[in-house]
Amino acid sequence: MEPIYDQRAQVFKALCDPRRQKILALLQGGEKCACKLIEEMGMPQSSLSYHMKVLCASGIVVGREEGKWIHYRIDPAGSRRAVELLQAITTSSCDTDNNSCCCAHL
Amino acid sequence: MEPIYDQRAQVFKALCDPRRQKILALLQGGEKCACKLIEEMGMPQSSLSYHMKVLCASGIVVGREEGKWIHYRIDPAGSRRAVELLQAITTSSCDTDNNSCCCAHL
DNA sequence: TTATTACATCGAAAAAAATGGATTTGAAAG
DNA sequence: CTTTCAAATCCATTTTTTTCGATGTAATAA
Repeated sequence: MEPIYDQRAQVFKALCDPRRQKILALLQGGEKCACKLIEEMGMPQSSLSYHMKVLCASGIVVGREEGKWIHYRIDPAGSRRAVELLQAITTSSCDTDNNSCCCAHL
Repeated sequence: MEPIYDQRAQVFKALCDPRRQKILALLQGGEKCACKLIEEMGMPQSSLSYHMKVLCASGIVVGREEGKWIHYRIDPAGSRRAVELLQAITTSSCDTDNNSCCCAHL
């Protein structure tokens, strides 16, 4: 498979799991330390670490190191990029109201 | 896990696989019959059928039956719903410029 | 230094997703 | 009716993802 499709898939990989959806919902309330997320998610530390890695790989979440703590938050720029990507890949050429549609001449 | 997170995850499940990304890219060119997708994807019929089921479950793709053929296309309404959902779940309360942020009083 | 704390990584097992041939369904044609 | 064709479903296997205890790493505290 072409790497472009892997890259796109990686962004949405962050969003296709209910646990990561819940983590995102928790982060909507603002920046949270990993230890706080472990507690609120009720999962072992290694499991949360795994999910945070997937979330960060998508660019939607970023971690801020502060001493031995890491504070995670939703990155508005990453969110915007994901939204724009989703728009770009789910807009059919025939949806536009310009004349770029291949069927416009038929 | 709360069912709301499963529902959200299901939408993005359609987008987290490189094969489905490629199918979406093909559908951006306009409606396509399943047999055409099988040919262009180079995968067995049962595999394509599986991926189309995932894509349709997300609401982003819809199938139109015509005799014994099924024509698949990206549904603009489904696309819009997905984009709006993504926006809603990745916007932190602290990103808004109104006073609804919990930190606004600090 | 050693001890402790917070998190990442490892590694094996479990769970879930994907594959693909075989079969079934359902519609159109003969 | 039977045949044919397109697509869904079944099912066993393979692949990928997720889990979680154990271990490693890096920073702080004593």
